Formats: sequence, structure tokens, C-alpha cells
Amino acid sequence: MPELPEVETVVRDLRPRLLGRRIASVQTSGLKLRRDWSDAWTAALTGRHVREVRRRGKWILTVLDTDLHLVFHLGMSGQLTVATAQEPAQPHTHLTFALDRGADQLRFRDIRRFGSATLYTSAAEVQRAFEEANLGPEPFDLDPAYWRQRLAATERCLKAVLLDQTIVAGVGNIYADESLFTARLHPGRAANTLTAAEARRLREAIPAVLNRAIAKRGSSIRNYVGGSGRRGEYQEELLAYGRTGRPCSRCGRAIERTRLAGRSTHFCPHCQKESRRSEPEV
DNA sequence: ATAGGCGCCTGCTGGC
DNA sequence: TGCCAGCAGGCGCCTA
Repeated sequence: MPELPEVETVVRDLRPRLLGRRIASVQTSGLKLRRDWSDAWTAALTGRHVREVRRRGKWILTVLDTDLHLVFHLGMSGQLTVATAQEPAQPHTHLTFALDRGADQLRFRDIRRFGSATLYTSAAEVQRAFEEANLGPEPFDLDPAYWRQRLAATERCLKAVLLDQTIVAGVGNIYADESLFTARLHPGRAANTLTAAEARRLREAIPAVLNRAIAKRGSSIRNYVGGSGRRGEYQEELLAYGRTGRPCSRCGRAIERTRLAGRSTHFCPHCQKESRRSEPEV
């Protein structure tokens, strides 16, 4: 579910609610997430204080005393929130971290359980895990030469390239479609056929879209909420994703839906032409 | 090496 | 009304 703007919103919400707080205890539902929770992690975390909350791609990193790194991924339906212990835990809450004396809790809820929580014992260990997964650079200030080179190196379609976390980290299905709409590029276009101008347009569209979405606290299509439990508002401003049959905001033609890279893909057949010749060069 | 498909889960919607 | 296929914001493993 959550892509970079949603994860960034969670991190910003959690930071003031978690910094300096002590983990008093950990409770688990016993159900398996993408990774099993280890009792050793419960023992290691108990009594530690939260020192930092950060984001890398779609990953949430909470840094604790002695450089422990508790790393979350929200998968498709994950929610990470701070709530008071009085508020009843919703179904599918799989991890509950009591904070300080237990009045507040950090809760990891995940209906589909595609998410994960993993404890690493140092920043270097996290770094190694990201390197092993070949996690790509953040989408802000992408190096132009790097970007052109990665596009030129593959004939996969643009949609697949944007979803590939080793090329750029943080873009998912919604923001891939929105970025391609903004860049006026067809999602099925082979990456290695882009002109320099088109590659640049896409490189600039990605952070523009993501920053606008962050400003609106992300998109709540179905169950996404931020770290305070509040929904996002960017779903109101989506121009392509989920707008099948509705008029394109630029030309009025109906937005179309197709399937690319195994994912539902939305685009304007008029503004996002497959062939490059009909594209105005900017 | 690269690219595509499937499985992992639960819940909701739309068509019959 | 009820049932069931299809779909959902992700990713990692397997195969060709």
C-alpha cells in the first residue's frame, strides 16, 4: 500500500511521538509477518530508548540505544501508529510496543501481513541488507548521468523501471502512474528509447509528484493512515491512478487502464503517446 | 544476467 | 440475497 509519500508521512508523525521514549515491553499476535518475530528481539529491545526515526525508500528505521535498528516495511496494508493504551487495538495488530510506563503504545497493524519488522544490531548491518537488495537511490536529486544510464541499459517498459526499487527507491504503483502522466510519457514505452529531454522530464516529474503528495500526507485509497492514525488527502489530487474512464485533466479524453509489469496501470492515451515521434520535445 | 510470473494474505466490490 | 472471481498501495523467489 504505502509508497514513499505515505512512509515519509508516517515517519514525520512518529518522530515527535517516539523520540526519547523507552520500550517497556513487546507483545506479538503470534501470526507470521513476512518475517517471523524473534523472542530475542523482544529481549534486546526492552528498556531501550528511541534515538532516531528515519526513512529509506519505503523502509522505516527506528534507531535505539546501542545502535539497535528496528526496521519496518508496511507492505500493502501495514499501519504504524502511536496510540494510548486505552484505545482498543484494532484487529490485525501484530506488534505492540508499550512506551515508557505503558500509557502509550507503538502499534504495527497489517491486515494482509505482507509487511515486516526486523531488528538489526547496527547501522552497518542495515546498510549491508540494503546493499544486498541493491536498493537504489532516493528519488530526490537523482544524478542525471546515473538516470540516463539506467534507462539506456534496459528495454523494459517505463512502468516496470519506476517500480524497480533497485533503480530508484520509493516509487510504487500510484506514483509511477502519476509521474508518467506528469512527464507525458506512455507507461509501456521501452526505457532505452527515451530521448535525453524525455529522460529529464521523467527525472524531474518523480520528485515533483512525490513532494506534492508528501505535502498532502500521502494517498489514502483504502486503509492507509499516518503515524497519528490520520488519513492522507492526495487521493483527491490524483490525475491518472484510479481514474479509469474519467476525463484527463489536460485534454479531457478518458483515462485508460491496462496491465503492465503485472500491475494495474492508468494513463491518458492522448497525452501519453506510445510513439516518440508524436511527442513534442521540450 | 535479466525479465516475467507466482505466491504470500485478508477484505471488498461487482457481476451473475 | 448470496456466491465467487477478481482486484488491491509490495516484494522475494523461482524459472526460462
